[in-house]
Amino acid sequence: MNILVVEDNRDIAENIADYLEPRGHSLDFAADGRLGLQLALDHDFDVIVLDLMLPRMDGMTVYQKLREAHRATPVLMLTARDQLDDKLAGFQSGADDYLVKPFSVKELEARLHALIKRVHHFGDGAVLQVADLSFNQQTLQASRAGMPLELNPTQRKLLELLMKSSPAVVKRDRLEELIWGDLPPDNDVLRTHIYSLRNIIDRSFEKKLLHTVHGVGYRLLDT
Amino acid sequence: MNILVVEDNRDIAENIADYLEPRGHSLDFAADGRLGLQLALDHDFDVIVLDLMLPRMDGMTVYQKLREAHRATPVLMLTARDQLDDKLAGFQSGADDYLVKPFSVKELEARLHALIKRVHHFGDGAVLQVADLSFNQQTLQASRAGMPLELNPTQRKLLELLMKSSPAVVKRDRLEELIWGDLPPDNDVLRTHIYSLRNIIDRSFEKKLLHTVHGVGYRLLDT
DNA sequence: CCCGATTTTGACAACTTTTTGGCAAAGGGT
DNA sequence: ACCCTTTGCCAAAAAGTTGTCAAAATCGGG
Repeated sequence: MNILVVEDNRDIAENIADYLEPRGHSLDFAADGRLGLQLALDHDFDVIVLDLMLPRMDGMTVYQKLREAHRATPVLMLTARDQLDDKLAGFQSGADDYLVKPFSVKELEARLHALIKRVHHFGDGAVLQVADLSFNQQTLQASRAGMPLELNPTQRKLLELLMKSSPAVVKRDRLEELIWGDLPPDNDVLRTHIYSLRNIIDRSFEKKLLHTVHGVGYRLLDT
Repeated sequence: MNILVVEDNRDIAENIADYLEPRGHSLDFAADGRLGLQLALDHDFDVIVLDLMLPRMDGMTVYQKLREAHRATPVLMLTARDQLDDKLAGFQSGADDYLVKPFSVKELEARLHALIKRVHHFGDGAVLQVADLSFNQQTLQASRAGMPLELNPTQRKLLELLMKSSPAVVKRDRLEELIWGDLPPDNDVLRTHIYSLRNIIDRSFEKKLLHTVHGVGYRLLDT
């Protein structure tokens, strides 16, 4: 799975890498909070391992900003025993977890699995809604104003991410990563896909939902 | 719904009662593990809330004994942050879930609902039904519109999962894992099995039930 | 070890999805 | 207002998936 590790202590980071990478996980690292937040926002990790005490921006702030940006990526917070209580106050949200240093990497992995599983089970039972557009993540059926819409896999992925992120703008890079992983095609195919998605969800409706933010990306919202 | 709460801390138990009882649920309490197991075995609760640390028999043991007795009652385990670890290792299986203390009763209720819903969906509720197609999990007999259908083991497994999941889409990987574990064959045999299953359940009927979701998997439903 | 049942292989056609490429239009900085 | 970049648009080509079926391999019970 895809893991982001935000940790300034090189030893700990290496320790994690040494255990997790051979086990088939793909890791990214950030040595300070600012960079960590950046990466978390630009990519879609399965889970984020976040140290509480970090240079440039502390873990709790990173966490809050991530949530303010409507990102539901599950977070495993790392803390020292003596900074436990108050710091973690705002952290009671359902899906996340924390781990007290020092910890065993084996335990870390177990927790990560549990976290991801939880999100899987509980996170996407839902139906996404934006204005009169809805998307059922179980049946993969989309509809607008009651009319069912036919989507192909690419259109589905795009719509899903746009709806999850709404009303935030989703950068083009992020959409490209969503569809092609980290080797995007050299010409700008995304445009064609957005075009076709638009035809499906907006063409026959007065009110347009999918808007372009020039030079940045796209966003889905009413108005 | 019928809930058994196994919890030695009187405050927590009361807290749960105060929230859940006015909301129409019927609760039973056990203040230690031994009694909890007893009650769990003697009655049919919809769900069991089980503290991990208990007098007379710890929660994990209660859980295991319950399963040894072939009881499938879903369990929501309560744990303190610092006893999360491997304790929960054997517990990550299937239907159950856990909640970390302290928790909000509101979240507790949400989890309980989700748990029950899942079990309902997936439990061995004797006879599965989708439109006029039915499958008896006891006798392994399938029939459509009263006509009995002959299935071989593979077809049976596929049909069962598809029916349990209906109307959700079941991804190909999931079906492959169902039949071959985690070493799927290199060529696409699944296609052939679906083809043959289709011949059995849909061939001689006007209304087709088994639909392909291109690039994703299959789904079983009316319309 | 043989037989019938089950599962896999392989090949082709039918069908869907994705990419390509190019021109027109719109956006935005100066 | 100008120029350069980004975006909308579309149809045709390319790539990928799925349906189909018969024949071959494998399995399992007698």
